Amino acid sequence: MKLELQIKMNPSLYLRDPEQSELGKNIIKHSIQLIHDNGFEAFTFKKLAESIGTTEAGVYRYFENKHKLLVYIISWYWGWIQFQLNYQTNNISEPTIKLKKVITLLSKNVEDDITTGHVDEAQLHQILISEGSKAYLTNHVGKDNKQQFFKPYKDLCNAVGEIILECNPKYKYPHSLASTIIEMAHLQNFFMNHLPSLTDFSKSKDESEIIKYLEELVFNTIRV
Amino acid sequence: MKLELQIKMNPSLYLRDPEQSELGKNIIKHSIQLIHDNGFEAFTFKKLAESIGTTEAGVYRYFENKHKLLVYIISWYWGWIQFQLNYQTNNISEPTIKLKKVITLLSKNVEDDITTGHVDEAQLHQILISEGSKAYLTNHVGKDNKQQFFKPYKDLCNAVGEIILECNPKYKYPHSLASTIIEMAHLQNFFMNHLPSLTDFSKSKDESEIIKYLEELVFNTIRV
DNA sequence: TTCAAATAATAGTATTACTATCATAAATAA
DNA sequence: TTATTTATGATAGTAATACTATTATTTGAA
Repeated sequence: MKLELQIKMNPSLYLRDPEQSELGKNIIKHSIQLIHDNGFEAFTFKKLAESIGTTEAGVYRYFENKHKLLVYIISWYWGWIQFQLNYQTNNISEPTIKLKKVITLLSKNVEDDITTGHVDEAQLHQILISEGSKAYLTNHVGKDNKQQFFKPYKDLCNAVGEIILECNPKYKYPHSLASTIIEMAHLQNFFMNHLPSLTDFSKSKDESEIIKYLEELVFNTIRV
Repeated sequence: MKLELQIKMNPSLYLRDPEQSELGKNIIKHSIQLIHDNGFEAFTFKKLAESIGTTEAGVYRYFENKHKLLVYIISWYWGWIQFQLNYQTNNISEPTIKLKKVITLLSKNVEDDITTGHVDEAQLHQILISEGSKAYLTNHVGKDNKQQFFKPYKDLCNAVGEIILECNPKYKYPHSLASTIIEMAHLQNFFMNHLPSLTDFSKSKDESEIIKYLEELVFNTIRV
């Protein structure tokens, strides 16, 4: 028996569940590939359809528009990260060790996880770095939020906030610090690779430097 | 004699200098208004032209495309912030006071500055919060960077990094911390207003809470 | 075997992101 | 002053994007 990790997705994100058919899985797979290779702006349903070998109309039966598709794959990623977090911090009692695990999990470039057939997590991680914030930096963020599009992200942020409070129950900004860690793990990675003078990691191009920076930032501010 | 603040812009950003004509100034003014009101995605040169009372072709004579126009107004903003920083920290010898001023300058909602006729800085600040990162989160960030499109942002980041080093010459990540401050001043503001559960400021909707959070973060990590 | 659901094939529309052309008005130089 | 450059206005046109609609064909479950 083959174990497959299934991540439960918000049904408002799709018209037809892409997990339930070959075409659907191909849509996810090729979307990740294309967005990774050319960026979200250059990504169109027409190109996607061509890459899969179906028609534009075929894609539109699964997703209303490309923004919802982006939110879908991003939500999937956060769900997957949440699973990794639970898995990796399970049985660890020392909260500071947990928090370090979290920082590493969020900062480190990911390897493809074979338990999820049609999703390449390494590419997805790169997409999150470059396109992640475009999920919510829109004019319709309020509407999207009401439909719970950002729940996986918020859940993760809450989970990280909980760990921060375990480290220091008196710390006043656990959620803001959690969202800072999550966002900066990605943004400092982007800067390191594309605008290195905005960081102090220029030479190494190594995520371990980002991890050190974030650990120092976090543990000094919560004072443990 | 009326004093007018002029910010020197990178000529690669435009085809014709918008500061040199009424139409040009109107393009800047109405762009800020429209992007502020409807977001960058919904912003088109056609709508802009209609709002000004000119034609699409008229706008294209000034800017090659809407991305360059966005980078233009964002660069203008960073230039203006740099001026404000120099002005406000001039004659302050104590670096920690300087750094606090910087955090406040970046976090606080801005008032319109009357010395710049056609630019509404308050709206521009809001644009930076929602659209700022879209200037560089593109597939062509490398090309844009080579053309120095992000120089004002980098200069600011350097200046903030310098102040951080004045506070603690041994601190290892002045640039990363500077870019973290700049980005988080905006992002925590966005979260506070649109995704409040990602922050700890939900009730107040007051930037002074963000300032406190950032000050604690920064001064604990540089240990002064 | 039949019937519903999914998909493929094709067409069509409104909008976007441009480029090109030509006429006219305003500024400037000879 | 006239001649000439330069900016703007008016209009057209194109390729691509972001969809919607229709019909035919295939697949698969009862």
